[in-house]
Amino acid sequence: MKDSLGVVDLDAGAAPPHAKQSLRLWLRMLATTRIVEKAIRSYLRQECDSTLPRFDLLAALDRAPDKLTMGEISSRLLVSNGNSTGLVARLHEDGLVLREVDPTDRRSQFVSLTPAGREAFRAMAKLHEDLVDHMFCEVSDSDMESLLNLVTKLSKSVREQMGASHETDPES
Amino acid sequence: MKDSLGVVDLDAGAAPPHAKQSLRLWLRMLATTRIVEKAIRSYLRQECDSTLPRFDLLAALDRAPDKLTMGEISSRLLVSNGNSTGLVARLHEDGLVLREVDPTDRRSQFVSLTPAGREAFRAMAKLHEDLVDHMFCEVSDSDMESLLNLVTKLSKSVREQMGASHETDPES
DNA sequence: CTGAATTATTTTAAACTTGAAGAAATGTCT
DNA sequence: AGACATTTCTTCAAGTTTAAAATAATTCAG
Repeated sequence: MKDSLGVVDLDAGAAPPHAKQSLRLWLRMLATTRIVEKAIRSYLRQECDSTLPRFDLLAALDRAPDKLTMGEISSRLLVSNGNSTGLVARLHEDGLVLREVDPTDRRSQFVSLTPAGREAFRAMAKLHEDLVDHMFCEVSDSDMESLLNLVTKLSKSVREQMGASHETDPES
Repeated sequence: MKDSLGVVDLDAGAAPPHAKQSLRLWLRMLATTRIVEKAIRSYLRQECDSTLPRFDLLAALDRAPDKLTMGEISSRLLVSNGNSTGLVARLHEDGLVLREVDPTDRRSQFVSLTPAGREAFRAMAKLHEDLVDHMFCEVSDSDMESLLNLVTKLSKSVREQMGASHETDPES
C-alpha cells in the first residue's frame, strides 16, 4: 500500500511493519489461549463435571466481597446479559447460587454462592490453578514477570483504543 | 496451605510462587484476548455482516496451499469435527466454499474457497489486520518483539506439557 | 475373502453465546 | 401527575461449540 508507485522494496529484510507484527502476535496469543482454554474445559468436565463458563461465573461470585447483580456479573465476565441469565438459571437449578430480589430496586437481583456453590468452586479452583501452573511450568520466573508486564501494556493499549468502555475489574 | 502449622509468613513481600504467577498471567491473557475477540466480532458483524468463526475458517482455507479436508480444518481451528461440519455447511449455502469428494477416499471431502469466498475473505482480512494493529498501536516495536518471543516460549511450554497432541500449523 | 479395527465425517443433544427486541421498574422533566 | 427516557433484566432466534454416538469407507490380519 505504501509502495503503490512500483518502487523496488528497499526494505526487504528490515523489521516488518507494525501491522504485520501485531497480526503475528495476535494470532499466536489467540492460538495459545485456545489451547489452554481447551485443556481447562476438558479437565473441568472430566474431574468436576462442570464447564468453563460455569467456573468463570462461580469465580466472579467467589471473588466479589458482596453479592453481585446480573449486570455486574455480565460486565465482569465480558458476556451479554442474556448469557448471564441462562448461566445463573442453570447454576441455580443445581443449587450452587442464590438469587434474591433487591428490595430497593425490584428490577435487579442479587446473586451469591450457596455453601454448596462455594465448595464446588473451591474444588474447581484448585484443579484450575494446578493445571495452569503445570502448563506454564517451563517458563522461568523472570520470563513470567516480563510477560505479565508486557501483557499488561498490551491490555492498556487495547482498552484505550477501544474507548475503555469495557468496565472490567479495576482490580490491578 | 503451605503454612498450615501456624508459622508466621516469613516470605511476606517475596516473589509469589510460580503457581500464583501463572494464574495471574493466565487471567490477564484471557481477559485481554477476550476483549480483542469481542472487538473483532463486533467489527466483522457491522462491517462485513459475518462472524469470527466464519472468518477463521475462510482464513484457514486462504492460507492453505491446497484444498483442505474437514479433519484438517478442525485441527487447524482447534475445534471439534462437528463444529466444522456446521460452519462449512453454512459457508457452502452462502456460496463461499466449494466441497468436493476425494476420489481416492470417499469418506473425506476437500473444501476450498470459491472466488466469492476469497473476495469476501480479503475484505474481512483487511479489516481484521487494521483493527488489530489499531488496538496494539501503543505497544512499541521492541515490546511487540519481546512479547512475540515470550508468547512463543509460553506456547511451547503449554504444548509440551499437554502432550503436544495438538497439531496446529507447524508454520513457525 | 471375511470380519475386526481404524479413520473421516456427520448427527445429536445439551450447553453456550450473541444481538435485538421486549417487559418491568425507576428516574426525570415538566 | 403524566410523559418520556433510562436502566435492568429476560426472552427470543440464530449461530457456535462440545462430547458422545452413529455412519460410512478403508485397511488389515488371518
